[in-house]
Amino acid sequence: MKSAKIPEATIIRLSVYSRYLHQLEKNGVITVSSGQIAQSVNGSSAQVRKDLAYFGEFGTRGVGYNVKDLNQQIVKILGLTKNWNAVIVGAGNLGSALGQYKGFQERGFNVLAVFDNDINKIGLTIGGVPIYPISRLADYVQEEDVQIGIIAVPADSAQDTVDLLVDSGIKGILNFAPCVIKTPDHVEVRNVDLAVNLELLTYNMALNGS
Amino acid sequence: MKSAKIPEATIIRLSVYSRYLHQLEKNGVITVSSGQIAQSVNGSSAQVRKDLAYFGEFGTRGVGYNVKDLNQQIVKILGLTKNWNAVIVGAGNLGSALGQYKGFQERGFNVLAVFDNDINKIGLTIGGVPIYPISRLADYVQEEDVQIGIIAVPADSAQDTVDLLVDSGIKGILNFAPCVIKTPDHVEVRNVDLAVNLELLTYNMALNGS
DNA sequence: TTCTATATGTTATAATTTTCACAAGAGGAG
DNA sequence: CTCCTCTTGTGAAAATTATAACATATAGAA
Repeated sequence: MKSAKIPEATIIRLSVYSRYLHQLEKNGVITVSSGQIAQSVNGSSAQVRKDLAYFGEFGTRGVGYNVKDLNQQIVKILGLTKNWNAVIVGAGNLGSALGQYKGFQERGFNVLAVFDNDINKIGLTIGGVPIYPISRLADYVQEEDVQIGIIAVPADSAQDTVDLLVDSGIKGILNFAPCVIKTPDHVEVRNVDLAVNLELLTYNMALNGS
Repeated sequence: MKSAKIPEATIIRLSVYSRYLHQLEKNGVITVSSGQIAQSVNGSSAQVRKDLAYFGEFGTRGVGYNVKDLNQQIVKILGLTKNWNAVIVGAGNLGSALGQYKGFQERGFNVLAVFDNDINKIGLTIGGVPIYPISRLADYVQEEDVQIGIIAVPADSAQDTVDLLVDSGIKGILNFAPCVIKTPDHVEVRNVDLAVNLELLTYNMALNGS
């Protein structure tokens, strides 16, 4: 692994490239050029090549990239060759939707369980994923080697949930709660903030004179 | 409105600042410093001041910012003083979760309706929001002055849905489908890609040696 | 073999964004 | 009034990221 610091935007784009390549692969396409990839993701060919160049040389000059090989490389870069175990905390609307979301499984993420403190929900399943009580969370994370916690609880209990996950030895957190959470440096966090996204949208819309 | 080009990252941070200020306001706090804001969002005080400086001078030297005033200013910057009407397309798990999500209403977004093509769902409601057939979408958008469309359909029908919304005169799209969509320049788009977020997380986790 | 067309990898340049450092304004104490 | 402390606003420097341009490698045709 070449260890310069890679822009986050590059990683995001790689993930999108990968999805496109996956689709090409299903359609039996063998070779693709940086220009084609760029077109499919509304980017520039130079940027596609630059993004890939951070990690090595994957193409053949004059020819392009082998779809399957390139996708394998990107999948490896993104850390998707190993299987990731995840749990969702919070079995409300959002937690339920995430529990049933097919996209995670497709990319190699195993959602093993959902945790909630509502007694009425314990024992039920969400799209086949069992709901357990929060009290079992810490033990479960350790026993089942869960690396990723997905926070789908209200903002005011998010930090407590995070602390619980961190103490259990979780390595990464995907936070859907609309708040900033604090974690130690060795725990990676990624925030998905629905309201923020809508507000960024309206800011741009207001600019464009709607 | 001062019209230099503002970084997207700045707008995102403003949105987060706003939420923090809203909370302070509820707690009766009158004044706040850039340092305090920075601490609450894991940023630097210089960045907070710089972000605000794009839009004007909102503070008092030696004192700080008036919580209520500053929040009002940010809300205005983000275009939240006007009321935004939105519809959700897709009444599956994600669409249902979004329909019931309280956070939108709190920030001034009205989710008026959900649209789906499943006959069995038409006429039902999601947290009080009615479900209508897709065939009514175009007329509804025009009649009710809907500016924002939220895409919660599968990837393979996302572009068709987008085209329909664009033709109906929608101004902004929040896309949850895991794909890149194409729109004319006058329509703003914001993608919320769950898989991409997870993959960015695992990339960073792999770096940190999990 | 040589020539042409094509598309990569890379270096140089430009643009953007963040960080730093400090001058300047505000308010309170003496 | 003057001094001292506090915190903003800002201009310059540093760091980061994107764009553009081109030299290099490949495949195929003649």
